[in-house]
Amino acid sequence: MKNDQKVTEATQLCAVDYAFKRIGGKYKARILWYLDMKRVLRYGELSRTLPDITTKMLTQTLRELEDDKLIIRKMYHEVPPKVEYSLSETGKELIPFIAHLHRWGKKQIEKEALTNPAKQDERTAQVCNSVCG
Amino acid sequence: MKNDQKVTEATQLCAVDYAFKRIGGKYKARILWYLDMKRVLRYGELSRTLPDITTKMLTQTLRELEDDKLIIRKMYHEVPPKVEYSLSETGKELIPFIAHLHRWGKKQIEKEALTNPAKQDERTAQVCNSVCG
DNA sequence: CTGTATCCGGAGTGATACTG
DNA sequence: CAGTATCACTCCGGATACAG
Repeated sequence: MKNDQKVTEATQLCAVDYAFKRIGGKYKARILWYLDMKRVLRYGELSRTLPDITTKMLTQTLRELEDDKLIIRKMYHEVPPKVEYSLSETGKELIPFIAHLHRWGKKQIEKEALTNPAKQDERTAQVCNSVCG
Repeated sequence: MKNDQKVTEATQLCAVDYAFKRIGGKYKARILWYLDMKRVLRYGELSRTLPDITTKMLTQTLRELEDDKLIIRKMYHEVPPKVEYSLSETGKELIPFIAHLHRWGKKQIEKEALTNPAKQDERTAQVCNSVCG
C-alpha cells in the first residue's frame, strides 16, 4: 500500500511529509471532499461521483482511508449489501485545508483560462460542476 | 513530468484534484515549506535540508515548481555558480494550507506515539527537528 | 450492490557517473 | 556549486473477470 511503504531509519520525515503520505493518494483528497459535502455516501454513489476511478482503486483507497482512521465504514448486513462511508473526527479536521486548496485550485484554473486558454488542453482541468459547484 | 501527464477529455477533474497535481509531488510541499521559513535557499542548502532526495529529483522538482510559477529561480552568472530559490506570490498563497497540514501531521504523529508506539516503526515518521521545529 | 483476484504496462524514482 | 545523463527497477494504477 502506498501509505505503508517501507521507510528506512535513515529517512527523516517531517510532519508535512507525513501528512502527505496519509492523504496524498490519487483520489483521497477528492473522496474526503465529497464526503464532507454529502455527509454520507454509499460505494456506488462514490463510484458515480468519481467516474475515472476503477473499482479496484476505489476499494483500495477507501481501505487506506479507513485504516488511517480518516473515514468510517458502516456495514449493513442486508441483501443486497449496503455500506455507508462518512468522515471521522480526524478526517473532518482535514476539511478546512482541503477547502483552502480547492479555492486556490479554482483561482488558478480561472487565471490559466484567462492568460493562456491553450493551456487548458494540456492540463484539461475542468471543474466537475456536478460535485464541486 | 508528473504534472503534465496526458488526461483524456473524459476525465473530469475538480479543483482539488488540480491543486494536488501541482503540489502533490513527493517533495514539493516540503520544499515550499522550507522556502517559506528561510525565504531564500540555494541549491546546496536545499539538498542538505532534504537528505533523502537525490540531485536528480531535486532538480526535477524545482523545475516543475518553477514551471508552475510557484517558486522563483534567480541565477547569478558567477564562478562558482550561484542560484537562489524563493517563493512566488502564487506559491505563498499555499503556505497557510501547508501550515495547517503540518500542524495536523504533528498532532497525528504524537497521537500515534501515545496510543501505539510500535506503529512508529511502521511509519517511521520522525519529525525532522532541524527544520520543522 | 459491493466488492476480490489477477495480470501487466509504464510512470516515477533511485544510484551512479559525468559536466560547465 | 549546480546541475545532466543514463540505466535499472519498483510498484502504482488500469483492465478485466469473477464472487458473496
